[in-house]
Amino acid sequence: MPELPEVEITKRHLAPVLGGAMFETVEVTHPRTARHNQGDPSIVVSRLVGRRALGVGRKGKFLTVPLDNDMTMVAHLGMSGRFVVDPEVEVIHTHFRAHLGNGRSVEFVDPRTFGFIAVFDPEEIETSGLARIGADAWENPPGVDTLADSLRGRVAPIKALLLDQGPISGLGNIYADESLFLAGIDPLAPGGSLDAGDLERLLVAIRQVLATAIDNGGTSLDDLAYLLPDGRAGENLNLLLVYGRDGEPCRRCGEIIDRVVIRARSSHFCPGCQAKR
DNA sequence: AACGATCCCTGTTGGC
DNA sequence: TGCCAACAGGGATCGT
Repeated sequence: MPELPEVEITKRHLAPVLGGAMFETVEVTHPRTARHNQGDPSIVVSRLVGRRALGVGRKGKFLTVPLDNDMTMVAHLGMSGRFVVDPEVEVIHTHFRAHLGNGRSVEFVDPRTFGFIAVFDPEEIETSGLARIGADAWENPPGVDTLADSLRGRVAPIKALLLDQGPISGLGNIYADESLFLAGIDPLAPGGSLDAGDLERLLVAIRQVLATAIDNGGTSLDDLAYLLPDGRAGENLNLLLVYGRDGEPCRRCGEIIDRVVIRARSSHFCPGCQAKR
């Protein structure tokens, strides 16, 4: 599943291809991929053709491509989206295709269509989902005090608040579980119940989990979900300590990894290392 | 405002 | 073996 590390890797692959390049031709072949531009593919196409991309940025799990006017292309990989650069074979579920002035081409493949590609003007971007998320967990992580401020009084489970992208952005189900395990925090603990020591450990854990995942090419759960932009699988799966390991012994203390459902997402944790308080 | 429930979507998996 | 329900989850939206 694409989370911050996978989106960061995607950004690094796209940046040298898109940076400075002009969109010569653009096709959007699935209305759902254009749903944040009124579900109208022609809006995405007309706003991109002839424009030059200035670079590739990322906030949380959103990719941003500022254009040479005041518009910004925003892309989200959702559950199953990935970009393919200079595709050699035709694949199904390709919903976006762009040929660039530099001779390169970029495709967006997304079987489950949870991802999207949009082009926003400055006013639209202010009301988009991108504007509502918190500081990026990798580039611009909050400090302990800032995180404490945003969690104060919150009674929702810390796991749910991490998934909300509000207090901090970029973590999804895998890396939220991994971070809480490394920090020794019960995923069901109310966000407001965490003290400064907890939050310090959590921020350190998040940094370590993300760094490890980026270094290892991200997490490919199977060969159909997330893949590196060159088509290879990421190698972080075997390094996961709790995600998907329910019923197996904890690699740190030997207790059996448990699973609970929080906000309709499975949460994996070690009852020994992440004791309730 | 905060929080939880529901929905979208398709490839894969598990049970019968 | 074959069929089909259940499952996976990021974010938007809606009800409380």
